[in-house]
Amino acid sequence: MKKTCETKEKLLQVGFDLIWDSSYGSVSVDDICKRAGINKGSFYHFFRSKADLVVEACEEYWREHRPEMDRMFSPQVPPLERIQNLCRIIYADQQQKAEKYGHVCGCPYASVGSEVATFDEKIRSKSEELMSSKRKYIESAIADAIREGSVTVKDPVAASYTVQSLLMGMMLEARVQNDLKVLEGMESTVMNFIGAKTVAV
Amino acid sequence: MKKTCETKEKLLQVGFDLIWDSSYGSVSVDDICKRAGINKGSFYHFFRSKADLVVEACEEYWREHRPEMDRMFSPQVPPLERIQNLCRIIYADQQQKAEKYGHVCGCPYASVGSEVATFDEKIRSKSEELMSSKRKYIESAIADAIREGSVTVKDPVAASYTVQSLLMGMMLEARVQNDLKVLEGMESTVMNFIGAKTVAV
DNA sequence: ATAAAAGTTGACTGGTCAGTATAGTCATGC
DNA sequence: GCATGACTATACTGACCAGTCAACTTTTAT
Repeated sequence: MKKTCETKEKLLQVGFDLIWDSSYGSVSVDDICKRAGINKGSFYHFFRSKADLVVEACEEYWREHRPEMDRMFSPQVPPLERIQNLCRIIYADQQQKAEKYGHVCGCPYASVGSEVATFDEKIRSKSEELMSSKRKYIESAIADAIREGSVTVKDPVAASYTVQSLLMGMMLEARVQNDLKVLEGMESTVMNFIGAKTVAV
Repeated sequence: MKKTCETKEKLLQVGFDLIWDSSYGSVSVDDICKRAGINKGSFYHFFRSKADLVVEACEEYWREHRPEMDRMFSPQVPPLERIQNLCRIIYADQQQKAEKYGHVCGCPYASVGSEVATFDEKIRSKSEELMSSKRKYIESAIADAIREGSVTVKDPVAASYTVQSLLMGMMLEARVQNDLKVLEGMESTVMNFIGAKTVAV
């Protein structure tokens, strides 16, 4: 018998990956179990429903990625560099995902959140919450950039919402076009939008 | 017996509406037929598959909305006004949809396109095609704005891609947050992004 | 008038869906 | 050694899925 966490975490990881790669509606609990090499009974031992798995899987994914975000957005790092690094890591992640699955996959929270937004409130609100968590990093970086005068934009909250929409929109377009090229201009587009005065290379 | 077009068009319209409101995966052919008051056999008389209906429904929706876009983006209209009007009509459409269905629904092509992008090539490419059609209006308006000097942006193609991503991203966020407020700043955000010098009111 | 074509009907198929039932296995504590 | 509770295995349920089929009705062309 494997340890509790191994089985559960395998389900979380496999479920998240499969749904990110295709969609919530097209991935069945059986698909997840088969791919994870775990029986259905175990699935329903750990999760009350497919939707519950998705909520937990999103939380788990965020938990794993938060340290990286915290490091990237450390006050130690110049604010504009934080945003540049975010753009670069988004591109690298998308590239890696695309190589692994043969498709550009876009933002997992946004894809599944948008898909089920109008009929699964638990997933919708989790998706909203995590997207908002990401936005706060951008907001604080822009606020710091404003204080050091390296940016022309005035309102960090409004600007962070716009930058977030821009990133989400570009990832959406990249997924629909199945083309990473869409994301190539991301860094300079964002920098240009916030009116970055000095762009470190 | 109803005329051919009535039954088929009813299926196209009902199918498009239902899927826009929820998702491709969560709406069944039976749902569409039941809502349209039409038998399943008739569905498969007109469409070879559910995916085929979606492709045709997107084309039909675009066909219906093209005249409005052509009017809005007429060379008769000052270029910045064209873009303003686009933002306003997007907001009005989203508001109307939200009132009718009780949810913010976002962009139909983007929602369904993103959902099935990685496993239904016909829908993905149609979605890409129609999003690209919309983008061309923006591109030509920005190009005209550049020529009349009412805008600081330099490259109409690049700018149109960014504006499109911004609009798509905002509609995605509005759908996930189920909140029209997200869309309120759309017009000024876009105007600000392209560096509009004179903003007509 | 008639026959072909176009459209309609609803029952049907076989498979898959989310979720359940139940019996069994294992680690641990006493 | 045995009781307990966490975990696993597998068969199962009933609903629903996309899609089929053949009989039927209406329109249209001749």
